Amino acid sequence: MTNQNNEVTYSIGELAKEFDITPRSIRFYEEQDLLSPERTGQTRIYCNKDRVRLKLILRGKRLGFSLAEIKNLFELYDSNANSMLQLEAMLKMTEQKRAILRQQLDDIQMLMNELDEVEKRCRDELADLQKRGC
Amino acid sequence: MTNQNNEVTYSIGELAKEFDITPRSIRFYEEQDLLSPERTGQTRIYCNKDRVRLKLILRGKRLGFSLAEIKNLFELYDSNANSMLQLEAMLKMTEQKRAILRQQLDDIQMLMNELDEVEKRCRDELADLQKRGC
DNA sequence: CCTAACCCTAACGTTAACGTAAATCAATTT
DNA sequence: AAATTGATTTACGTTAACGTTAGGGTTAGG
Repeated sequence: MTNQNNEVTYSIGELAKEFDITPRSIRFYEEQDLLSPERTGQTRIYCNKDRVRLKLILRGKRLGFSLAEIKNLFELYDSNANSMLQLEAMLKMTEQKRAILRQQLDDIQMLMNELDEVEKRCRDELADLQKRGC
Repeated sequence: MTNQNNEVTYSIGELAKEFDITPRSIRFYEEQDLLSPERTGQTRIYCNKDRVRLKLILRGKRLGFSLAEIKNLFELYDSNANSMLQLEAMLKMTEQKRAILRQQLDDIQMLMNELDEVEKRCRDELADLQKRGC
């Protein structure tokens, strides 16, 4: 659908289906101040910006961030920090998050290696089974 | 400490301190069948293999895996699968985990990009503040 | 007019992963 | 001998992130 400004909009059900989650989850994210869609009457109307936000929420979740941390990132992103103190706090925050992501990159690399091993052992045994006739 | 085979061993407290978690957590992982240390009397004695396992558990956690999934990975790793069906199931599992890790790599890349943006905006404003005398 | 398919709020229930407290035991230290 | 330190079990408490149920409103189709 489109709203009065000819922008694309979504119902809660559409977004739920698109991202394979329940409407309950989306409402919950709103309750936690991660979303704030428009309304027509009681009904929530999500614009594209809301949809992007939701995508970011789910991305954060896949990386093991809590909703509180994700909210934190949003506030960081939205904030019009103007004092030097605020700006420096923000830089500190981004660096912290970056450190977590780097750690995760390491973790992924090591887990991938272990999966390689498991897989190799597995293929070897399969080949062995084939050779001995099966 | 070392055990009768001259292998290095650890108390629960030592491991807890090393990995910056509580003994309670370590006992909980055991309760969930993720660890199975030896005992002398009542006291748990962890060998190096246990320590490695613990490291793997924490790595999995940092990547957002549940303890159940981690246990799953362990069983996969330990399993002496011998039937073709089992081996193929294992390959399927590793591929699934791999897909998750790839997804996370993507997620990390995108989040990093967004952090770059935030940081850039932040530095620009800081420079601006400097320029206008402060 | 009815019902099906949406939407809503409110509120209680659930699960994972521990935290925390109580009571006890064993080995050191003072 | 008394106290500290670190281990144990048992069991109830807690938080996050929803699930689920109950009750109700509104629009499109038959």
